Amino acid sequence: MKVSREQVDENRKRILDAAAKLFRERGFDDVTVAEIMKAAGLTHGAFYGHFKSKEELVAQACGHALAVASESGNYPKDLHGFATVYLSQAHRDDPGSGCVFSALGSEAVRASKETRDVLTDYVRTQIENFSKSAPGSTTDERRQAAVCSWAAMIGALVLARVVDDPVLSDQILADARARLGRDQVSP
Amino acid sequence: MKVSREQVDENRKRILDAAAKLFRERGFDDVTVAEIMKAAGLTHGAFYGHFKSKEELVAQACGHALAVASESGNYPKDLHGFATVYLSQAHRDDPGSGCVFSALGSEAVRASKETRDVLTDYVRTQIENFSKSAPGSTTDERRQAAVCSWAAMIGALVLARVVDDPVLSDQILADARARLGRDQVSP
DNA sequence: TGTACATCAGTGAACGCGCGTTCACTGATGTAC
DNA sequence: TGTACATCAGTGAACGCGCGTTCACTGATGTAC
Repeated sequence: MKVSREQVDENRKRILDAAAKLFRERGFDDVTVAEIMKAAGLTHGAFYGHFKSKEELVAQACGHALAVASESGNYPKDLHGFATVYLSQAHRDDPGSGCVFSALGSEAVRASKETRDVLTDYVRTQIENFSKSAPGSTTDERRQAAVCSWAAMIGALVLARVVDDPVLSDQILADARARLGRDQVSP
Repeated sequence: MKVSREQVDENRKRILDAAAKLFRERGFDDVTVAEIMKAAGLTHGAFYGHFKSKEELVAQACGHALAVASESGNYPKDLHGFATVYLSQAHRDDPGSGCVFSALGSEAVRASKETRDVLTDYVRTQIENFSKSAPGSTTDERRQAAVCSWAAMIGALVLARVVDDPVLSDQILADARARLGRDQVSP
């Protein structure tokens, strides 16, 4: 049955929310269209009224996840504060509402142009943002520090999640926080 | 038809070689058993004489890829030398024979216990190795530096591969090399 | 404002395809004498 | 060393399942009067 225009917009948002969460939790391929629609409170047939294909949803869900994260205010803007939140056990244990790059990075490499475009724009913005609070006396030095710090966060979270041993996983996070977070010793 | 024992061993090795390469290039899910067997010069039916399931192959192919990389001698043992090779354009453009963590990290998080066990052992070994050449006056400081540097390499390679714009991608690699590689300015 | 009807978002059965996996068969290998 | 036969790695057709996608239908919405 037909639904109101406001309901259409809300349904679309719920599909994107569900997709963004499920994709980050389980990867693009393992999550089915039917599963996403069910999580959004709809049936799978309604999907193609909102999106051209699953591939299009992937691109839009990534954009949605990045936008929500930016607007949430959950992360401090400065590099050290950001790192402290990013490298927390809470973030490691909840990929569904966390960083897209650590949750989906190696899969996104092979995603559509549209998906990679969305991610590329975000990478550019994020490097610029981090460069503002990164250490260094020249623009180049600050950008290098920003890239390295952000890359280290992403890599450390991937390692902490892959690793099977909780002690080692915790240690990886703690080691990364010691150098990148607020509780750091040397810059 | 039956083949000689040496041929069986060689066939198994060829399956592992093909799987290790294809998985890193295209991910665990996108690569089919039939495709791997074809790349190994066999038909898909022979697969289950060598492995119990595709999942078992995933674990063994990861172990194989890591073992081949360790034995190859392509990477210097010290952190700065390693980083210079790791963060090269050649590595970025050839995931099939490159680092398992940057190519498959975010998928491996959801892989079987066997796969994660294999990767966990490697993570432990690699952190120990890098700690030897990492800067710092205490064991903890050296380990923290090792974890951060390795994580930064993995994250930077993922970002460089995800990014759609070749100029930005090259810049990410160069920025990471500037801080982590042999051509570095400050430690 | 109230009524009649065209619109169209959502439903759920159905489709076709490709995947992982199985299995009867083949024929070269390797062993027993 | 040579021969006869049991073994078993590989072949390729077939299976069943689940996926992305389609489509005829439904019925609430929103518009025209």
